[in-house]
Amino acid sequence: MFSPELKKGSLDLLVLALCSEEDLHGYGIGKRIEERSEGRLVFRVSTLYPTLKRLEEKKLLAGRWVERPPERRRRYYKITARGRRELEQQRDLWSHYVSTITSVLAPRNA
Amino acid sequence: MFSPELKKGSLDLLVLALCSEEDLHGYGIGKRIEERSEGRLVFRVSTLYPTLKRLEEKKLLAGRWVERPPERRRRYYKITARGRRELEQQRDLWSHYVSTITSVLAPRNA
DNA sequence: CACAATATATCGGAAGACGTCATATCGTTC
DNA sequence: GAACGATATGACGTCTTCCGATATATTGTG
Repeated sequence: MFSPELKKGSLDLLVLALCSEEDLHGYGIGKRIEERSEGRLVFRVSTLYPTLKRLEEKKLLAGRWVERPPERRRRYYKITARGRRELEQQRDLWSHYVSTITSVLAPRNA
Repeated sequence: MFSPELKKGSLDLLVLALCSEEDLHGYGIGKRIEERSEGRLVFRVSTLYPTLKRLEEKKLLAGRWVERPPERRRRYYKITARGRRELEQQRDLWSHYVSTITSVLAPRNA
């Protein structure tokens, strides 16, 4: 629905926001985004998993394996204190960005 | 101010919108964006010029050289009919995208 | 005469999204 | 029981776009 380019830079924010509500695993995060956007926004697993890895490396998320045989193991992610700070920053940045683009498109004149 | 990733995918929309108001040259477009965003949004010339070339190749913009000796020549860009259609599409896409991200961040619940 | 601003342009690098492939389990359909 | 879709994780290579660096050229200021 939306171009890959437009989507760039928004996934970190979305993942952090979802993981701040509850612990989630990769596949579940993808489904959550799809559900809440009513199918308009979809990120492929080939995008999601590297992103989760990156956020964990940056200590914004903490992952843990959950084994529930004979099911396939899942890796659940929890937001860290640092992740919460980053989330608030990125929320601000996002709304700031949106209002900036808006003001270039339709300048409040004079 | 904003990360390169967040900015990706928005420049086409901005350029088309500005060129739909008046004919502009590359350097001027950069300055316009900077002015209207009050310095918060800046695209480098190494981003702008390839973008203009691309939009012209896609026939969304029509460029023409304006020589005013002894000044450096300028290439002015005018939006095409096709460009206007694309602009309206991208405006819709943008507002749609913003509301989609918003709804994932803060779902209208139940 | 150095420097900032105006003006156009190319090159290579970085980062993120994606398609494809691989692996594995479970439930449904044929 | 074979085929398929959903659930679940992961690697690899490609594409696009933004950016820093570099180059060229003119005008005005200090």
